[in-house]
Amino acid sequence: MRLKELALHLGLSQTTVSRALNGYPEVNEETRRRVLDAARRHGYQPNANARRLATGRAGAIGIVLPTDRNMLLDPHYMEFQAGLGETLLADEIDIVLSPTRGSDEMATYQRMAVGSRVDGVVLSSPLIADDRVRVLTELGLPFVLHGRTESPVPHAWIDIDNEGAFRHATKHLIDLGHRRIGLVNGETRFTFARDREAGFRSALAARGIAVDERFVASGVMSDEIGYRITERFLAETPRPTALLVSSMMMSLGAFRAIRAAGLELGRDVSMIAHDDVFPFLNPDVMVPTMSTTRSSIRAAGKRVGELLKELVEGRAAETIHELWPVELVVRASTGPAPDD
Amino acid sequence: MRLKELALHLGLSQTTVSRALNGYPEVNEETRRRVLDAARRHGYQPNANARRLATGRAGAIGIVLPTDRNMLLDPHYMEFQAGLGETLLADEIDIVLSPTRGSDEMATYQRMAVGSRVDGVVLSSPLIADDRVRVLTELGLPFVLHGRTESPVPHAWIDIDNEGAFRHATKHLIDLGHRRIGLVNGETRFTFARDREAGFRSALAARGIAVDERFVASGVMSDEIGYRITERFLAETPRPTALLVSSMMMSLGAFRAIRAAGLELGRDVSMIAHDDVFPFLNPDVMVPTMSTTRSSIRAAGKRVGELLKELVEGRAAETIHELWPVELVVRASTGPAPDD
DNA sequence: AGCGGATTTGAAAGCGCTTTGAATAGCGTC
DNA sequence: GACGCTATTCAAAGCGCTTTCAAATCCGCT
Repeated sequence: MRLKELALHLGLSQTTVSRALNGYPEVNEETRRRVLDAARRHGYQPNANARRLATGRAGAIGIVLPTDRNMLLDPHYMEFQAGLGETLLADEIDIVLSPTRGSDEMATYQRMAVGSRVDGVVLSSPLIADDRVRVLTELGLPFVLHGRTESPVPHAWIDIDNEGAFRHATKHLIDLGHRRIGLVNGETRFTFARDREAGFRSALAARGIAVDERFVASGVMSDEIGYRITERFLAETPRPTALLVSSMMMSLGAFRAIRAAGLELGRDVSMIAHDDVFPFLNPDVMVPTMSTTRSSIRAAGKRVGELLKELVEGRAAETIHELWPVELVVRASTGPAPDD
Repeated sequence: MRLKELALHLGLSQTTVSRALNGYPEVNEETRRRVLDAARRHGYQPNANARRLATGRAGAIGIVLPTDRNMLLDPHYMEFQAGLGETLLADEIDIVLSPTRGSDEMATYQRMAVGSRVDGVVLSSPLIADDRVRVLTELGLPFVLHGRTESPVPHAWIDIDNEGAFRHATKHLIDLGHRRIGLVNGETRFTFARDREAGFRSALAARGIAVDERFVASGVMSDEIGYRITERFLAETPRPTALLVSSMMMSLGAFRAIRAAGLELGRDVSMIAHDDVFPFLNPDVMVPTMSTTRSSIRAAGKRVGELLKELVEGRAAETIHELWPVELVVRASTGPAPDD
């Protein structure tokens, strides 16, 4: 059923029907009711592409998915997408995915922008120096950065307070008597990892504790790397009595390494992991339950969707800066430092 | 830059330019070269929506993402998407994501179909009785099912041989002397879980071993559930000496439970897990390395993309049935059954 | 009765591309 | 020199919607 047929059927012009359907005020209420009713009865659904062409808006936002940058292929994306959808779906805005091999990434943005396939894009997992901000700004394609990067160009971003989170977590461990604390971090080219390390160091410095560089390591946030780094930490003498871990996935590996070393989590070694809140990785049901710095990545996705919508509708990018606090949830994986 | 301007610039008609760009044969080679050249120099990119409207094809395929059906939010989707992109991107076909709350799922398909937002969709994680096949067929929206379901309606599908995989794995354990084998399965409403259980049972039956129903369990494929089920299995007397596990994520939990019970993986308890090949969960680097039934979900995504393209271009759905064999990779988590 | 203003409705012109049907040019034949 | 082909090119008509601009209708008042 096309708009034309529907109009004919109702004995109205396309104009009026279109207006009635799109909620314009200059339509008689009685008429609008008839139109909406007929539309529903006939299962009328406007042709998305015709509308897009006519309005000049794509009614879609894009996500570029780097299929080779390992780190990005993890579950974070999925949760984020789910959150994004919560906002956008209500407005019939599509999410367009563009899986891309690393080097083509910029070309993909270009294609999206110029071909007006999307009205805006989401940028995830920014590097400390991330060129995408500049490129997208030049392309004139609106975007919201999920995370932060160093760029002279004003742009919209929303991030969690990674530094504060790890500062608090470290402080908490110090308060429990820990002095040798290890950091099992994500790759340091990402801003979030750098910020977490900064929080970690500043908490130690505030208490006058020197950082033992043997206990600072980073890598892909996988079970495997978590295992390897922790294994190495624990082989040192004296070993760290507490660990800060950048992801739940890594914490699983860290936990295995702790057990493999014959140690007990929460007694011999304490651990606080960052939790992005995945439905399949629940710190509350782990044994022992895991202390975490928590911030829902799905909630972030939802908010990014909202902001992106406002941005596309004209809100100035430089007015969009949100820094979300991160909650420290103490559970059973942290305890007082053992006696030396 | 619009087509019109480009044409004007070249002193040609839109018709000719369009044809040159789209590779139609009735264009002078010299002309085509000039056109392509100018297009590149000016960074011409056709307006996707105008083209879609004119051709009547959406140039996009859809994925409906149920944001509440827990199981589906896991990393599987991401890998699958990456694979899908490998095929589709080359043809400038977009992937449209529609995150949806469970009950609206059918409405979402309807919207996609009637509004011609997509030319076809991917159906993932089918239930044993999955109504989507019928609905989509009635809507006339082409689709490829990744997995299988019981439906009288002929349709395109591609699946891995879950039954064969678990039959072989079970057989392998029996050959190693195991007699009490546990099955830690995914939710049984999904076809793949049912098929795996069928393979498990048939292997045992073939050797005249009775299935101990206490050692058959299923649930969401998470670390947590893997832990719980395994914990329960190991509390029985006598306990199982081997486990078949439906996902690597579950196997992490199972492994924790084994250690928690003071047992050693690969000696006291053997384990074979199904591996969908995630970049962040590598059985080769686990300690001990994990025996698996392996089938890359990314490869499947890639193939689904190809098939979907063929389908949209007119290939008959009932000619598309692929059943992929699954490889059994024996590593260190499996060993001979311990003496009772 | 006539007028200004508000309320509703419509005709038609795009949006930027593809595609049909027709026109033009070039060339070998008879 | 006219004819029949083939090779190229083009004008114009859509694709299905939104939106501008104009027209029609209705009311309350003077």
